[in-house]
Amino acid sequence: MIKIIIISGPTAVGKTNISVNLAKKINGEIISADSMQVYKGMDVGSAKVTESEMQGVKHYLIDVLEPWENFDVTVFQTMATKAIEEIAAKGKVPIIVGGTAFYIQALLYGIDFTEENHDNSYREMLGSLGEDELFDMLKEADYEYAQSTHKNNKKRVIRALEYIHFTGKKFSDYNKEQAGKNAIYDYRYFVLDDSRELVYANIDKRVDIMVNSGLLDEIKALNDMSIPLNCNSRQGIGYKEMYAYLDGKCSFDEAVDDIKKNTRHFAKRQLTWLRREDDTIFINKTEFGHDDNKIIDFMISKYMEE
RNA sequence: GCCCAGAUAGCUCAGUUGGUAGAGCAAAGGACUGAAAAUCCUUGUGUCGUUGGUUCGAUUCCGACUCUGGGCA
Repeated sequence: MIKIIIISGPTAVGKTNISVNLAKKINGEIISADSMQVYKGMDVGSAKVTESEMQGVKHYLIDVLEPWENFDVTVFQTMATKAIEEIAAKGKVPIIVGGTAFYIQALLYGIDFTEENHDNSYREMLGSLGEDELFDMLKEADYEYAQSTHKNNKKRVIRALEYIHFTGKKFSDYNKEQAGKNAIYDYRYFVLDDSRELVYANIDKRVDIMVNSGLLDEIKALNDMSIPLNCNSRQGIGYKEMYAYLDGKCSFDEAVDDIKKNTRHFAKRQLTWLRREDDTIFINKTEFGHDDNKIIDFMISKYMEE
């Protein structure tokens, strides 16, 4: 079983510096688990690792897609799996780094997404229906799943109906099947965290830096590409708010405040997810005196164990 | 100095025909298995500016004071 390291945590907690320096010390290479940093031309807003920050450490899944191309868990899973094998074959340590915990979970447990063929027309048809109607359909088709999800969560309801439509199986059964899987890698799953006030302060600071580093110019360039409205790249925080500003829906200052607010909400959701993940090793930076070297040494000691 | 308006949750404000109060936002917690930086659910918080008076009872009515806006000098 391939041994890997995972480093996650809320946005702006400081994953980049630690991961690069860890990679240098243990001869590792980094695979980004980030739904926005895959896109070319989205550098400032996604707080993408810069060439100099990489310090020569090879990074996978950064700058590999155009903003109008589709990226989702399945694409991530395929690409990341391949990257892990490639790195391991070189005798190096694969280090998964990123804040998209859903992707990490799919990769780590080898969640099976392959049993249906993609056909967006059914999903689009469902999208035109109302919540009540969709929920009634779901109760009819899979009562158990309907019990565990909320009527207003339209995306989840549609996904369940889509699955049932293409496979003829219940979504709740599929979920149970996947949830019972064991990890397919030998892993050390580190979650970087810090006091909430510090994480939020870092977010505010980082957004101000983005604004001063040409965020608006980056958005304008993307805007000129006329990326279709339904592309995933358009829903990134920092981008959707700026698109709203360019459309005259709010002032520039309001857009910036929205970016900060939405990023804070996002960080909170990331933590909610990571807290319930199995076998994670939480590292509170305050407890380590914000000393990255101490944290890296701790990670290495955990990695070497047994 | 005078006149007017306001002072209620962290913020913006609503409200109580006198029986100690709520919305939105923020905040906190949670869900999630092919959109995930997406999507969705749940939950607090108050010396109702200070001080007298009327009253069984005042955040609510009356007076004074303080502060904040706006206007007149």
